[in-house]
Amino acid sequence: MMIPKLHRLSCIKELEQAQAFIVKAGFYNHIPIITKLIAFSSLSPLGSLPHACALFQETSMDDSFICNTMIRAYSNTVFPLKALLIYNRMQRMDVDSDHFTYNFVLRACARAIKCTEMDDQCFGHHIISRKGSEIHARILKLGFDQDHHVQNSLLLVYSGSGLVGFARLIFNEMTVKTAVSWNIMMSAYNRVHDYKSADVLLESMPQTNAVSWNTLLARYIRLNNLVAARKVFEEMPERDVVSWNSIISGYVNVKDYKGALDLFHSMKQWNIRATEVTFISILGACAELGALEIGKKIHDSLKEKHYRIEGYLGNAIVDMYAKCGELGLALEVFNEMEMKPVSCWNAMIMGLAVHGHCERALEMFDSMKAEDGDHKPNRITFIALLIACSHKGLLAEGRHFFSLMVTKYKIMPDLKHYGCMIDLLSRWGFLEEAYVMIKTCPFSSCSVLWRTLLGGCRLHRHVELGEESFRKLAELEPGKDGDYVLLSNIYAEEERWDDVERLRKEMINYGVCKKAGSSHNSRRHGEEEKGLRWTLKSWALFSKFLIYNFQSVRGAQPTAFVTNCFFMGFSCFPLEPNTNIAFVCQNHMEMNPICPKSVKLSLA
DNA sequence: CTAGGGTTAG
Repeated sequence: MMIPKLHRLSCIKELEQAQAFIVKAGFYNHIPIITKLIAFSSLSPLGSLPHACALFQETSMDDSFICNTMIRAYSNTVFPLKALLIYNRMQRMDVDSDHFTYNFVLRACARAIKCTEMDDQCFGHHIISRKGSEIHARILKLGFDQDHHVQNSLLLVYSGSGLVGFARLIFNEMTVKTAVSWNIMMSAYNRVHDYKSADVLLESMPQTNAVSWNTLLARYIRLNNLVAARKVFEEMPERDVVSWNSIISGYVNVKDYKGALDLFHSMKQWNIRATEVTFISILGACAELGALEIGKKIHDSLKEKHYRIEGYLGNAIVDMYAKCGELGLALEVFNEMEMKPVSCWNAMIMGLAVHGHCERALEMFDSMKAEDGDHKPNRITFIALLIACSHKGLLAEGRHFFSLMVTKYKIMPDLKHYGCMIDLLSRWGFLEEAYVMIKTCPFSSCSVLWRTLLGGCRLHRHVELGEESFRKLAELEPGKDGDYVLLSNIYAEEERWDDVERLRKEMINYGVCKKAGSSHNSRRHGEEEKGLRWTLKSWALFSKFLIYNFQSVRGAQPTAFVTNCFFMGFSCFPLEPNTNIAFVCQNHMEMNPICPKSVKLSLA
């Protein structure tokens, strides 16, 4: 019989075969063997953490080496808290801990802090920081504080908590400072924006390596300063995958998705092998561009390489499919994921919501609650749910979710939540209620809310509230072309032509320029429209578009349409040459498949 | 065994 070589497994299937063999041969209680199985399943990108977890639970869970392996595995996932749970169990069960344990558990803390930061949970952030200090105390008690790996991890935790002072104290007292220590210390200063100290450190380092330069690169990327980042990237003495990943994520951050894809291609030419992180960034770019083909190709190649589609990676794929409108494929990947982070549920709910499957989005929320585990809904979950309600006019459900998030989940609604709520109310005709809500909420001076209400007033022909919202907008953020158009539409529908004319004159007097465009184009195609100018062709397209629109909005009042033309016609011509209408028109006319969320013109 | 790069928002 073939004896499987545990150190040379190439996928989870082979692992299962090996495992069957081991059981059959009666070695299932053999600690070194089971350790190898767990190590492979949990640490290899081809393994499966849930599988490791199942194996782990079948042991007596009292072996330090195995516990360490599990902690290490979890410390690098979307569920770093699970590592802390295993650590707590170890303490409870009196399992011996060693310097490895502390190294890994501290790294889990550092990551957990990072995760809570992403989620804006200052509460959780605080608690985990305290857990870090608790572990530190234990380290001192047991005398592991002289181990330089443990010291480095302590630096990580304190730098994550923003306690640079503490980090520096540990750093100063370290007898062995490796390049790792210097780099962590430097990124700690970067994190609290103390760039001077970071630079001093970089200058005085005994030797720099790729990581040092990557740390500097990450600083500029976090500041969205792509020019400086690019300069560092080009001039750094050594470059590795992480440098590439950083610069790619920089392009994604500033929404230059094409730039990111170009870099991804030139990376191949330099013979740099893409990593999971590369794919995550690139999949994000595909999602925003609606570039389904590229995204699918990446997914296929990952499957071919037997990558485990979990955590961040699974999330990115689900989100890519959902944004591209391939909800079936998204669901398929989603269902195959064994450990779903909240973000993944959110991506799925959001995908269903924006593509009109609102009831299914709400059902998803129910199954999210039903599934045992620790995925609690967060602020984004509720944004997604409210969007779903808004699309279908589910008033009662919307109100229910809005109060549920406060009472049950203790999430304070932010501007976005109010935005969704106002959208829901005013879109479905509850204008007075929306008005009261804006007036009484903490964001009553935010123009977006008033603009949403104004849109609702136009839809439901409510002149008084429309005028009131417009007055508010003129006060808060004067000179917005779209606001004039909306109010003028309201007047036009009531055939109040004098008011329309008055508004148009006012607009010209204030020098407000009508910028036609979609709700997405400026964000989505930041670079692309720059080269486009107003040519005869674009005007031709534009007028074709107007006619097309006129014909397609059969139910709408022609008067409103006529006013739009009127507005556009008079105030569009003197626009600067770089306007993006041409691009929008082309997009709309050709129903460009690259654009998943359909481009809506404000005049439609 | 270590640092640097990564997710969701009308």
